[in-house]
Amino acid sequence: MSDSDSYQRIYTVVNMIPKGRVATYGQIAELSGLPRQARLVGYALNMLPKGSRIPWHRVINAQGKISLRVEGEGSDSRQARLLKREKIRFNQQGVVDLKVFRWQP
DNA sequence: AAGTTGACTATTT
DNA sequence: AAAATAGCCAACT
Repeated sequence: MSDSDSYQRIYTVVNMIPKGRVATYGQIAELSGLPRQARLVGYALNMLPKGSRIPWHRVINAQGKISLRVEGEGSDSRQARLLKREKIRFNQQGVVDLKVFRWQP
């Protein structure tokens, strides 16, 4: 298999995340057959085109926080808005409760 | 071609 | 609890 197949698998797995749920990079990596390669997942999402239908916003880090740096505002990011739209709740620290919202296949 | 960087995570200070 | 360390690998310089 070629290297780009791994990326394709990552996209497929991300696409499977149900609405209202989130997954961590490590989780996606493992489900994609790439254990221990969470960074590649982030990297794959980073190269994603703007109009992509991949729900990249449902992927967050293992701490339940958003990995992208703030886009200019001090208290909100694009991803946070999208997640709120999906009924995902943040706690006071801006952290998602993974025990509740983590996607469990 | 070799070194740096980054949408990560688990472990150790 | 927060910060540093180590492991991982593709893209970029």
